[in-house]
Amino acid sequence: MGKTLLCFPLLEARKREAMAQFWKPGSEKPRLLDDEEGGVLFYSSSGFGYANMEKQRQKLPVFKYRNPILYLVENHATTIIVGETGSGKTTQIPQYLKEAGWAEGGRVIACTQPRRLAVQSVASRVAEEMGVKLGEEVGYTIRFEDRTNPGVTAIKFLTDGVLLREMMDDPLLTNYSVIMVDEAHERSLSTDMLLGLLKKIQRRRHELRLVISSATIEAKSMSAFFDTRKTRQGEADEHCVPRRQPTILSVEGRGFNVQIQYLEEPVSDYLQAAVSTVLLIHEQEPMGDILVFLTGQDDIDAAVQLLNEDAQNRGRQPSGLIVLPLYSGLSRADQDLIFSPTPKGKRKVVISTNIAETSLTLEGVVYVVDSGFSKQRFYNPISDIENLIVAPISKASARQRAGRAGRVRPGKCYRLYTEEYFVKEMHAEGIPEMQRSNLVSCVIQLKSLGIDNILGFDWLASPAPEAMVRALEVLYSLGILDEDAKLTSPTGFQVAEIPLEPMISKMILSANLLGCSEEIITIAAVLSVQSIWMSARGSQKELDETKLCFAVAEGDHVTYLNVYKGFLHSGKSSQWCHKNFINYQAMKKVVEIREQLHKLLRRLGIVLKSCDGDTKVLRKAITAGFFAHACRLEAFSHNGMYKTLRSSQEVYIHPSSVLFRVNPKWLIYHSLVSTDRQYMRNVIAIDPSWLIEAAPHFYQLQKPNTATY
DNA sequence: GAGCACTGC
Repeated sequence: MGKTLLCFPLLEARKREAMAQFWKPGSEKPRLLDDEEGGVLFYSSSGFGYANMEKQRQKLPVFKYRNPILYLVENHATTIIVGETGSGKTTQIPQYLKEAGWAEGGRVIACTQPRRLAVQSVASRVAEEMGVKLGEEVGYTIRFEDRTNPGVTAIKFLTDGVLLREMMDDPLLTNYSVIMVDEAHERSLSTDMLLGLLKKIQRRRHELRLVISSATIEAKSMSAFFDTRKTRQGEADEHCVPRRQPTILSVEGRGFNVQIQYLEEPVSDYLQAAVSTVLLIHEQEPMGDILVFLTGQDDIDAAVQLLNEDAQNRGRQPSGLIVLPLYSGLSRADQDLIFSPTPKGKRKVVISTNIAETSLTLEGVVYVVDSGFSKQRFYNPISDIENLIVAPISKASARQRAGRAGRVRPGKCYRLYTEEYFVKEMHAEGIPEMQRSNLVSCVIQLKSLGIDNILGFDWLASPAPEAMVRALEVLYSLGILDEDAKLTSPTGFQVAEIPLEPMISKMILSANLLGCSEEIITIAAVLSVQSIWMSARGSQKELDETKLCFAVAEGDHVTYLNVYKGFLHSGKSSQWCHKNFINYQAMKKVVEIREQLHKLLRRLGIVLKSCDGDTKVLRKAITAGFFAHACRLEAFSHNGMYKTLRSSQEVYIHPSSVLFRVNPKWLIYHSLVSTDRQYMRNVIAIDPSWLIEAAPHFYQLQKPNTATY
């Protein structure tokens, strides 16, 4: 790879003037970061261009491009944009591309975002800037909401997950002339899958242009990944545009400078260090809000308490601090407190999880305190268990966190670790989600797109072979894949169509055969949201008592049916939810998912049928999907210890379950939560004979009433 | 008798 190239040594003033003229967002300057061929971005009296030094510059048609991005996109199959926050890349580039004619002839410019909220807000911003009605020329699609007008929409924003789903109907994405993937550096599961598939599509569709937007740190690996010159060598169209070697363009942002402060000595207790740092900032620094990054609810609640105690100890003198916690488990109303303006003379301190790193943006933050840790999910393919572990963040995350201090004016970031640690020990990038997740959903999606050799798939980062093998095993045992690891018909193909965990999808299909699909899709929807109970630490007793009104002896799944019935009966009332310690937002989502499933099943030719309160068939349907999650109460166990049938893992019923302390002999759980113990969340009592009925290939009868693996 | 970083279809 070549060195970083900058603009021609032009007079600074002329350069700035030119930038201002041709680069709409005003203060930002495009700058070519790297190019192996020695191309440079240059300026002439008629505009910016891009040229190859080796060739005669005059012969290149650079002068017709008034914007370097257009030149790059037209002439490269893949353009990688490295843009700082506030550079306008997300909103400007789609508009440039449309102006340049990339959306003509019924073609559409697709722009993906990893999050629904981002899709909505970017789409409405662009529609506003272009002076058009949202949903017409500029539209968006997210789950449960499609605001596009086919034939009219020229720029379409969507989540990367939706684009993946669209590929199931149109594997080459023929509607789109340009696909822009934003925030690719976050390396989410769906982004990684999408990038691998897009590279494959490019091989078939030479006219397709990709624009990948990423943080600087990932640009080189992205570029190397999309560099297809080697694989295409010797082919007849070698001389044709576009070039298969990606180009990288860096766009400077409008963020303010953030001064970084390190600790001189490492600390052992980052919680205490965070609290002291907040107090220090408050004493010594000018006004401006503080954002503190900690790892989870426990840490955050503890820090909030320490800061409030400190304020009380000061006695009469008011501390002037408004301390607010922030994590996704908070109710909507509590989360919204964060956005209330800070009263004059006060200083807001928001103590947050990673949610404030990417998902929520707080205006007015001038100081960031970074603990250097976050909770991360790790998957162990051997035990098939996902764990949440407090782990050090990457340099990329640390930069992202620091950047949150420079949105309104120059800020400061206090890192609760040493500079030496940052430079020498901190990893440049985090581990991609692909390498720390359960892969069943991923495998099934690729299979449905006709990717048979999944281990040989062109990954940006290859997943662990053990995880892949485990996923294939699970899908085989569910009857979703056959011996040749191909999707079975119809089960496999139907499961791939249903946008839920494959085990839940299998449960739904089995319910169809057992005649209880009406009830099962409600259960499926509830299992697909976080938790329908309100997290009420202070009023735990009341919550438990209320829960008893809905609870049934069969277990949590059947209990959820009662909650759902009550919710419908109340007219989907938020007051009813509040009164019953039920999360209103979660219930709304349950209703949406249920509706989506209803529609989808109709498309698959499945008619909903009710079992009219026969919970036995209901539990049999659950068993058909989750037979691998069966466990048995240990004989003579006094503390409610269970062992899983598959691997004799020690597990316990989670205290939030309605079967806690009931301890039926045989159970099926939906998922495990690992802390000091493995807790089973969402459990249901079963009869062991159902296991053999549902999965004779998985369980064999050893002696009466005892199944064994 | 105790605990859930964050997304997404």
